Amino acid sequence: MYEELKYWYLRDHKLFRTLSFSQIRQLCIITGFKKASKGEIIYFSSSDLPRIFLLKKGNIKIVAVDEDGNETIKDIIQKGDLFGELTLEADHKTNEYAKVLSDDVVICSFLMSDFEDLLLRNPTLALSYTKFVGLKMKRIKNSYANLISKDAKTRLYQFLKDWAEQEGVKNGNSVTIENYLTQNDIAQIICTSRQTATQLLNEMEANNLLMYKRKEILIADINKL
Amino acid sequence: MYEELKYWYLRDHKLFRTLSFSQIRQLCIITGFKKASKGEIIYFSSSDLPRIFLLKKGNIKIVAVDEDGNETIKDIIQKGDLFGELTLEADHKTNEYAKVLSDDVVICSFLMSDFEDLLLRNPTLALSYTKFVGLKMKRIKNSYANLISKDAKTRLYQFLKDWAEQEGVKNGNSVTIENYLTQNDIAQIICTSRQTATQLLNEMEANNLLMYKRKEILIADINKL
DNA sequence: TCTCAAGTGTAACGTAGCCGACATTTTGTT
DNA sequence: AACAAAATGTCGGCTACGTTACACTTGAGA
Repeated sequence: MYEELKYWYLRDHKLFRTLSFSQIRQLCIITGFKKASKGEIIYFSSSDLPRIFLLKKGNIKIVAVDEDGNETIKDIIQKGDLFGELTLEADHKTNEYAKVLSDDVVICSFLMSDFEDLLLRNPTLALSYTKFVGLKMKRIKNSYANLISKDAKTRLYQFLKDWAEQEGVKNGNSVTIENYLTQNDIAQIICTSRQTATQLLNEMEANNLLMYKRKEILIADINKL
Repeated sequence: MYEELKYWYLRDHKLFRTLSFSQIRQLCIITGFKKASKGEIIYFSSSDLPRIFLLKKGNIKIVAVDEDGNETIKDIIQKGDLFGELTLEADHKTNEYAKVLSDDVVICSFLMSDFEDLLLRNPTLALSYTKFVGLKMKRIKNSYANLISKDAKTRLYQFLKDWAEQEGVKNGNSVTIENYLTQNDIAQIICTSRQTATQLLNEMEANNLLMYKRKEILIADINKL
């Protein structure tokens, strides 16, 4: 891959806007790239050095497996998102992997230690990064708060609203979302059983609130959710 | 309050160990202090400039009130913890207050903007702070993960284990915890009703797993939880 | 010492939503 | 076109837990 392309891959992330060309080059030198396609599973091999990843294209989900073998969706990563050990603290206990949801993805990565060096030499970047992590924390807190105190229906509504806001294409009050999730995925995200999710989605469809299709979701009126 | 005391108040927090005397002095100049006693409610007045707080003594709980007037315990802050807008991002939407749980508390605070300046001039501190926030995020994630996927009993067990680990006084396998929470508080933390919490605690007492008293909790064998 | 509010104990009842057990539809693969 | 695998649809029983309701206990303040 051309150095220049690598440069732009980082450059257009808002976090790195403040960096000079040479600083990004330094990151680029140690950058790894990976392409993968739908269904593929990517392990953050713990044997490898800890890395921070940047999803350039597509969507992936982070799945955690607990001691009983239960799979939980930890996070849905979208184009442009950073993921991995954002806390800058390696953690070998958790057993996590990423699964590709969209047709194909491009992931680039850099070593945590190199990133740390960069932060040390760049206080402004360090500050932005801290705020960035903080923002992520706030989002997590909010979504969990929803999960806990509301019932399944409210959680689904909230999830759809959030999703529509983040990725939906508006057309007046109606919104179209590209659907790369299965009903099972959605169920896991809002922490309910697949059956309940199916039921609720059908109920919404019966009430003309939306149209659920495998490839897209059409919300008739986002304000009615 | 003597300048020197202020200095030590910050100095003995692990986050500030790397700072020089003069750097801490700079923080100290803008530091506010507050003492409060049991039951008192402290508002993070949003009219005021955004601050970061450091709890020097005692315990407090952070309570959020939603639009329906429901109160949720957001966090339990213990001696030595930082709290407030750790994300360095002011947020006026949420309606939160702190309630003092222990007999008396000492809180000191500094302005977020001053702290930011300090971070900019201190890359090492910025990095530690980022890791600190990251750690907090990880803890939150874990506790929420527990809340969601496990039943009330497991949640209570986990909560007691965590609490014992953080604050308990070990004596062989038995642990004594100073109990500054009511059963209602505990119920709110583990997200269940007061009645269910009471029932579970009594059940545990019947099984000789612990002794619940208003002032302390005695866990017979921490490994059996 | 008395009083009252806060904290704790206990029971009956209703229900959201999990789970198992299917049938049906859609998609990708040969 | 044919098949298997994945995704979706539907139902009924079961249960953990919230809710309502009330009695008892404790401790702080008058």
